[in-house]
Amino acid sequence: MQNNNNPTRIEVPEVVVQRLPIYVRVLSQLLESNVEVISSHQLGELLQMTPAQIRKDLSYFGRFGKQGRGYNIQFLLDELRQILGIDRAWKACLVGLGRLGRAIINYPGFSPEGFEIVAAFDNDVSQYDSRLGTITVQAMEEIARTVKEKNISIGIVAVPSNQAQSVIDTLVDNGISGILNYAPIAPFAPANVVMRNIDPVLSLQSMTFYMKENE
Amino acid sequence: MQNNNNPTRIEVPEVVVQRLPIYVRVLSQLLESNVEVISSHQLGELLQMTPAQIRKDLSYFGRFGKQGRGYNIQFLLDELRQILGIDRAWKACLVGLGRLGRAIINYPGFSPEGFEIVAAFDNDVSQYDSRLGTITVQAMEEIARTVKEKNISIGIVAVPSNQAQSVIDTLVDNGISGILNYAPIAPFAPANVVMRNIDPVLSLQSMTFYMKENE
DNA sequence: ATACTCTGTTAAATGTTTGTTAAATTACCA
DNA sequence: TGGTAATTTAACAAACATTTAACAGAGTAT
Repeated sequence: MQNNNNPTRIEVPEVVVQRLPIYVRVLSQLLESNVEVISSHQLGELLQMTPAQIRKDLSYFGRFGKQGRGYNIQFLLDELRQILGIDRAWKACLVGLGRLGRAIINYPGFSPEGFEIVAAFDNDVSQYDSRLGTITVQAMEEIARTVKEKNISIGIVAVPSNQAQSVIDTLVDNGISGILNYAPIAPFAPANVVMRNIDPVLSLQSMTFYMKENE
Repeated sequence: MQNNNNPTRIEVPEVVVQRLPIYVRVLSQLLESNVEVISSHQLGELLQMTPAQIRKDLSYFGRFGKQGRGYNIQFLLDELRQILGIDRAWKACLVGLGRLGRAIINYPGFSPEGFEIVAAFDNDVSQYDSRLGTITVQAMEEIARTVKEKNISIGIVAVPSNQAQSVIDTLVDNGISGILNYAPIAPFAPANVVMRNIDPVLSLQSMTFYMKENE
């Protein structure tokens, strides 16, 4: 289904987009277990959601299932990966190499999914000669040059809160189009830049709302 | 507004609960900057949301503002903290002390917000004698005893994916009522346990959906 | 006093999930 | 092999939830 360039296309709800990666993950696992076909009912059972929702979500993008049979997992996976744009590799840079930054750069979960950290930046000179795998830590001043040179489209921000917004601004100014922000702030970015926040404290704080009620 | 123990109370939408910690964070910052009063309009500007939504969100819990003036920040903060249950301290334990787990236990952002990690567990014996700040790493087998002994209510899961569900089950069996899961899985827990997932890969994967459209 | 500001609330608009049905596919049995 | 029952999707409709808009009335400032 062509979803671009069509002025009358139906806007896909953001919640739906956020669920697609979850489908991808579960379907991948199923495929590894040599399951070939799955129904929306079975998938719903696995993910604790209604079959209707799964079918509705998928129907925004096309017709992937066969009546009386279900969804071919390999086919659906390929389609979803293409829809999400994760059928290709994405280059990212990391800003901030404190404890958090180093944990991020060593996290083995990104590259198997096609997200490769190809550059790292820090203000602290003592980090510069650190070699983390294949990449070398560079000074912040080199963000502009490196981002363009290496054609990096994603920025991962792991600097202290007080520096985060200015780092984000720099990344945006240099043409980054997606930011994964780990700093506990309410960041600002123009609408054409996609922002995602990783913030365990916010998660805990909304968690306790429900825990207090149970006590 | 008494929101507990009332069978006919209006259910607060989950999205609203998740926004409250964001309000708390911004209001705290404002307070530090010696701002005393703020209007829904100003707050909306800061958070990139409509004033109507802020007023609606707050109105689920009571009447905190003054017409013609706005919200007294200190007062609203106190109220929101109480509503969220973050006006007290919460005890957490960490399971898994690989790179991620060690980054979590060293993260300085939890305790100022009242979340204290008071125990840590790992399978790997070589971790046992590690002293991380004031706490000692214990064997997994001690989860049951320690959780009860120390009256821990939150579990933070940072073990490899293949162990995550069984760790979650253990925590649940021992009366944990909230879980912050860092493993990239679709975890299962009974409805009376609150689950929050931290999963940067899922965030990136829903990010690229919008990035690919821009190219 | 009067004009202005801003909340809380209600109503309307929009967005999301669920239920239902027809049509397609498969499996089974005679 | 042909017919029939059981599955299961896709599409539509209905129910439900959330967001936005509008406005009356309370509070503020001059």
